[in-house]
Amino acid sequence: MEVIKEKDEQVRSAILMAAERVFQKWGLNKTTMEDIAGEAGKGKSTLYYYYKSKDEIFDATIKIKLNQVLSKAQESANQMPTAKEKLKKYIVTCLYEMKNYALLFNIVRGEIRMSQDYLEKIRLTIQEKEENFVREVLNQGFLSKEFHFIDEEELETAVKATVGIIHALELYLMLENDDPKQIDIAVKLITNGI
Amino acid sequence: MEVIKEKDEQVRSAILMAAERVFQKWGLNKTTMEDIAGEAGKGKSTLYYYYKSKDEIFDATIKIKLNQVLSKAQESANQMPTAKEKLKKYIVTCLYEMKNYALLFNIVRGEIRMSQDYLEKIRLTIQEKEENFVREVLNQGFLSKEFHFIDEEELETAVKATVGIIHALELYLMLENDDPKQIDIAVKLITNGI
Amino acid sequence: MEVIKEKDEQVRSAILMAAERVFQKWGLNKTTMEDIAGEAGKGKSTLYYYYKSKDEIFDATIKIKLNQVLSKAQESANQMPTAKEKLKKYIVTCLYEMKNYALLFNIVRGEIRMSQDYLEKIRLTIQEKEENFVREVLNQGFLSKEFHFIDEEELETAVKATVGIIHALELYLMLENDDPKQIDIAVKLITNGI
Amino acid sequence: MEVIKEKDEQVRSAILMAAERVFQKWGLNKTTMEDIAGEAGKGKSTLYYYYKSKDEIFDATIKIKLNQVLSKAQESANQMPTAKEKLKKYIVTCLYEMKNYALLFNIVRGEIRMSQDYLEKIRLTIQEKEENFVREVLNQGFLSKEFHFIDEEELETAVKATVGIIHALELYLMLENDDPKQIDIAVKLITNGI
DNA sequence: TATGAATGAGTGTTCATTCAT
DNA sequence: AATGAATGAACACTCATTCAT
Repeated sequence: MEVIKEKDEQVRSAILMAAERVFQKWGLNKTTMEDIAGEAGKGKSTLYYYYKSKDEIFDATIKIKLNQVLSKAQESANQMPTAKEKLKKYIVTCLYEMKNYALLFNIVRGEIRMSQDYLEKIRLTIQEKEENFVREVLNQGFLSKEFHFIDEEELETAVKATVGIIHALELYLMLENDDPKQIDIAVKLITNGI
Repeated sequence: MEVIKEKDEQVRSAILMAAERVFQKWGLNKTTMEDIAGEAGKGKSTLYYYYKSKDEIFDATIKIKLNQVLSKAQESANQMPTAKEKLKKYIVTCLYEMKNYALLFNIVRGEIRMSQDYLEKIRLTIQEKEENFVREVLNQGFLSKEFHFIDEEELETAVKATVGIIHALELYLMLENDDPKQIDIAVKLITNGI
Repeated sequence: MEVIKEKDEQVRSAILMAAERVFQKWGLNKTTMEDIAGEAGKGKSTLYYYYKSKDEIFDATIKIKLNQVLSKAQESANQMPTAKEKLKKYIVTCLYEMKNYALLFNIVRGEIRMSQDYLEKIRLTIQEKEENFVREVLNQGFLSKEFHFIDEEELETAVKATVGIIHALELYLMLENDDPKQIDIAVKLITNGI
Repeated sequence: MEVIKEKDEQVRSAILMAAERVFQKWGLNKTTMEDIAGEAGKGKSTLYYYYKSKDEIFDATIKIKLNQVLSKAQESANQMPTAKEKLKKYIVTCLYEMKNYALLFNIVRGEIRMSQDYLEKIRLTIQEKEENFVREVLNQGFLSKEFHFIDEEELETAVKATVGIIHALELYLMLENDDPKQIDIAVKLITNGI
C-alpha cells in the first residue's frame, strides 16, 4: 500500500518535473499536453489520470518551484550573522534562483487570465512567506541598531517596500538581463541608493 | 496619390489603436484577429491587407506605445531644472505611464517566442534611447557636481544600472502593485538606498 | 447584397440538409462534425462559420423538419370535407411523414440531456401548433354534430388526449414497426376503440 | 466451486443493478464505465472481468428489466376474473411500470446502432412473450363472448394490433407525459375509440 | 478475484491565414 | 480597397478498453 502510494507520487512528481521543463521552454499557452506527455515519456491521456487539467499541472508546477526557491533563499540567508548580510544574501539568492526559472514565473503574469483566483492565492501565500522573513530580518536589524533609519512604526512599510523592491529586481533580472555581474551592481545600487 | 497614401496610413493607424486596446485587455494569445477587427470596425481579412500577420500588428503596437511613453517622460523631465529632479521626474513619469499599459508591455515578456528577434530589436532601440537620455542627465549632474559619487569612468556603469533599476521598478509597479502611493515610496527607497 | 444573403442562406440550408441525412443515419451522439462536413462537402471548420455548435445544427435540423411535416399534414387534412375525415387524414399524414424521419425525431428523446431547454421550447411550440389544429377540427365536428359525443366543456380535454394519442402512434410506428399496413390498422383501432 | 459460482453471480447481479440506476439516469452514451463502477463500488476494470464490454452490460440490463416488468404485469392481470379486466389490468400495469424506467427503455430506440442485432433479438423474444399473453386473453374473451367483435380469423391481427397499441401508449406515456391521470384517460380513449 | 495504471482513437471547437471577388 | 467565405492545423479533454500484477 505504502509502496503503491509512493509509486503514484513518483509519477506525479515526474510529470511535474517534465512540465516544468517544457513550460520554462515554451510558456503556458504554447506548451501542449502532448509536449508535457512526450517530455515525461507518457501517453497524453495518462496526464489526465494524475491531473485534472493543463491548468492544474501548471498550478502545481509553479507552486512547487516557488516554494523551492524561497526555502533555499531563506536557508542561505539564515547562515549569515548580521541582519544586513542576511538581507543581502536573501535578495541575491532569490535573484539567482529565480533567474533560472524566468519564463516559468513570468508566465504567471503575462499569459494568465486575471480571473484565475488560485494563482492569486499562490502569490499571496508566497508573498506572506517572504514578508514574514523580511520582517524578521528587519526587526532583528532594528533591535541590533543595524538599521537605525527604521523606527518602529515604519517597520511594516519598510517590509512591504523591501519585498516589493526584491520582486522588482527579480523581474528585471529575470527578464531583461543576461549579464550575471549586473546582479551585484543592482544590489549595491539598491542598497546604497542611486 | 498622396491622398491615398495618407488614407492608407490613417487606416493602419486606426488598426493599431484598436489593437492596442484589445491587446491591453486580453494579452497576445487570447486576443484574436476577430477581436482586433471588431474593435477597429473592419472585416477580419482587411487586417491582412495592411499587415502581414498578427505578430506584425502586435509588433507595431508595442513599438509605437513605447516610443510615446518614453517621449512623454523625456519631455516632462526636461522641464526640470536640476539633474536630480530631472532623473526623478523621468523615473516617475515612466512608471506612471507604463503602469497604464501594464499588460501590453508585459506580453512582450511572457507570451512571446524566444526566437522572435524583431522584438529584441525594438527593445534594444528603446533601451538605447533610454540610456542616451539617462547618460545625458547623469553627465549633467556630474558636471554640476550634483552627483559627486560618480566619477567619470563609472558613468557608463551607472547609466546601465540606473536604466535597469527603472525597468525593474516599472515591472514591479506594473504588475504587482495597485497602490499609487507605493510609487513614491519605492522611488524614495531606491533613491536613498534601503 | 440580396444575392449574397441568398448565397449564405443556401449554404446554411445545404448544411442542414446534410446534417439531416447523417443525424437520421447515426443519431446525435454518433454523428461527428466531420460526418456532417463530409456530407455537406465542406471543411469541418466551415460549419462553425455558419453555426455556433453541433447542438445548434441539430436544433435547427429538428425545427425545420418538424415544421415541414406538420405543415404538410395540415395542408392535406384541410383538403378533406368533413371533420372526421380531416382528423383521420391529419393523423395518417403525420404518421407516414414522421415514420420517414424516425431516428431523427427519436434522438430528441433518447440522447438529449433533460436540461436542454431550447428543445423543450421547440416541442411546446410544435405541440401548440398541433393542438390548435386539432381543436379547430374537433370544434368544427362538434358544431356540425359529427362528434356528438363531445360536449363543449370536454373539448379541451379531448384536444389534449387526441394529440397525445397521435404522438403515441407516431412513436409506435416510427420506432417499432416497419409494416406500412399497420398504420391503417392502428388508426382504425384507435378510431373505433379496441 | 458452487459457492464461488454463486459469488460470481452475485457480483454480476450487483453490477447490473448499479448499471440500471445510472443508465436510467444518464442514458447509454452519457453513462461511462466509471459511472457504473462507481455506483457498484468496484474498480472500473473489474467490470471487464465480468462483462466483455459496455454494450454487453447494457444488453443484460435491459433484458432483465424487461422481463421483470412483463412478469409483474402478467401476474397482476391473471388475478382478474374477466378477459376484459385482464386486458385492462395488463395494459395499465405495463404502463405504470415502464413509466418508471422511461429513459432506460427509450435508450434502446434512440442511441443504439441499427446493426446491433442482439437487441433486436431481445425485443423479439419479449414481443413474443407479450403476444402470447395477449393472445391467450383475447382468446379467452372470444370464447366467453366478451369480445364479440373478434372472429377467429381476425384474432392474430387483433393480437398484433393490441400489443402495438400498448407499445404506443407505453412510449407516449413514458416520454411525453408526466401526469399520471393521463394514463387512465388514454386507456379509456383507446378502449372506447376516439 | 480484482484493479490501478496507462493509452489510442477520437471529439467538438478555435483561429490565423488565404483567396476570389 | 475591402471582405465574406472557407479551411487546415491544432488543442484540451474524454473514455472504453487493455494489461500487469
